[in-house]
Amino acid sequence: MAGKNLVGPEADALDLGTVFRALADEHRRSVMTELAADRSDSERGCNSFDLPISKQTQTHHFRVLREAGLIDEIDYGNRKGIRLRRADIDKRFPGLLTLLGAESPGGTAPR
Amino acid sequence: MAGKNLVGPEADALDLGTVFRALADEHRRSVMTELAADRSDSERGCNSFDLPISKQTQTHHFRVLREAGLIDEIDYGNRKGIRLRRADIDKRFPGLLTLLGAESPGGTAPR
DNA sequence: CTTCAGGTACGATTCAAGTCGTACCTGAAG
DNA sequence: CTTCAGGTACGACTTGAATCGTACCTGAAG
Repeated sequence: MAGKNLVGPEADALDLGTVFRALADEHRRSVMTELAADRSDSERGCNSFDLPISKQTQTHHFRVLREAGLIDEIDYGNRKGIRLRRADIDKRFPGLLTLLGAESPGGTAPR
Repeated sequence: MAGKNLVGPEADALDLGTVFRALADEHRRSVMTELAADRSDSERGCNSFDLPISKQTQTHHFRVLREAGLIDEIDYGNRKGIRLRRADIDKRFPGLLTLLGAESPGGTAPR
């Protein structure tokens, strides 16, 4: 029940290259955009993001995000929780999360 | 003498995924960091960045940066000029260039 | 003209990353 | 106990990206 928090890098150890590489993928960026949009920063389930990829690949992506220091993964054994590390990101790279909200140019153009 | 400006995307067409992918590479990011640090935004030569890679690879990297909309390349035939598209970047992704200056964590810790 | 340095074009190589198939683990619910 | 859904581990495949070798182009300087 107590769920172990899987380990990620310290806030000061976040690397910009690793972060950019993590955010370069469309799927991972969509996850981060959703997380950044929710100001309450509540814990979410892995499958609450509608990712059009297999669960093995989802596992891979969430691991990349965690190892980049962008999210926390809480392991409950047979299920997993995801939480945005907003404070750490804002401390290390202020403005990054805001940037994720600027996806659409004018506001409507899809591409 | 007049140097043609090689074509890149419009300011509104800058794509965050493309930009992050461009900035994920250490060499390209070092170029962008240098450019962002120079507030005068003067035109620079390609070899003014001390990149430890062959010239063919440099050509490749500068092309990626241009196609991402981050720099302008001015072709003089036998030499090339590089200029940061600061205004367009600031307009489309405000805070991004500032982020590039936050490379070192505390100020000294290398990792 | 020739020479030379800066750049590009094309292809080959190498390596990292995204993806999924198969098998297995974990905890909750019957 | 068994069943089942969520997740992981490992391996294989595939694609894209970084790199460089060779050859060629361009403009300036002799």
